[in-house]
Amino acid sequence: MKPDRIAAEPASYSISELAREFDITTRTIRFYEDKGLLSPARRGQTRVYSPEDRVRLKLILRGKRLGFSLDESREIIDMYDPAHGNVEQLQRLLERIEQQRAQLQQQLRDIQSLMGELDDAEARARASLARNTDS
Amino acid sequence: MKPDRIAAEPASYSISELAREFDITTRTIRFYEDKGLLSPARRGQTRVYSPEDRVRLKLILRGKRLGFSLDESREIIDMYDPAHGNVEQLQRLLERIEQQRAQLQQQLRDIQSLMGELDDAEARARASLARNTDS
DNA sequence: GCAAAGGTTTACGTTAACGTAAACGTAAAC
DNA sequence: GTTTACGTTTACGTTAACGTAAACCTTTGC
Repeated sequence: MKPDRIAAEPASYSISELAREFDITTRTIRFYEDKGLLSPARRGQTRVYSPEDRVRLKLILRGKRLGFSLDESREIIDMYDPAHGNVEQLQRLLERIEQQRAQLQQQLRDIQSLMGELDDAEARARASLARNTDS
Repeated sequence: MKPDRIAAEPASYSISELAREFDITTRTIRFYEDKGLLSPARRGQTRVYSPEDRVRLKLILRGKRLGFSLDESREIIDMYDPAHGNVEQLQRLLERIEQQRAQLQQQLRDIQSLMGELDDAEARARASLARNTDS
């Protein structure tokens, strides 16, 4: 028994559907394809995106939010993909993973301190507001 | 009694000292000045950077690591600076702070998930390595 | 006195990541 | 049958964040 009606997932997406969902332009999606980050199927001339394509796009945009370049995002996404062949490749992959982890930890620290400063700034702003508002 | 010899901080820095410390070029530092992010003193024609200037530079680079544009970084840095005058300004400041906080929280989530995926990727790589190495 | 080390301004070049627009195909809607 | 909506390719334009290079001071060591 296949479970049904559990938030059915579309089998494919058009380019404008994806553009709408992620609030980007179709130009952007085609640009990502041009850069080798996506390779949707074609129905005639028209691009047809699979759920996997959609996930890749999602990962690209997550990378963007973290300030990664498209090249970096592609590297990271390919890390999680199949087809890592020989031993040297795997060694290099492990190194890249370590680098990525270090960078993310740095970002984490940066976020922590920035959050703290935002707290301070908000407190000062509210204090200043109180002073200017009462009386 | 002023405590002395507790990691004495220089009273000023040259442009190349800062460039070396943060591993950027002098061109970059001048560029930031051009964009209004720094305004060092001058000794004759030569730029002289105070410890405060150095901190600002540090904040700019932290912003870069988080994928912020220079304009965004300037905004954030100015948030933590003095001179917020009237009530409307303060209101807008509080809004910006809230936006920033939301963005940082999104980045936090992104980092969490990416970290998890890195763990997976590493595990798979190590498993694959083990398979290819033994026998 | 002069070469080397650091500083300056001015200005053109470059790369990433798209925006914008033209010119065209196709399929559904009226 | 033609507007409307959506898709395509091709190509030139734009912005941010610097790189690179020329042409020029000024101080310091020899």
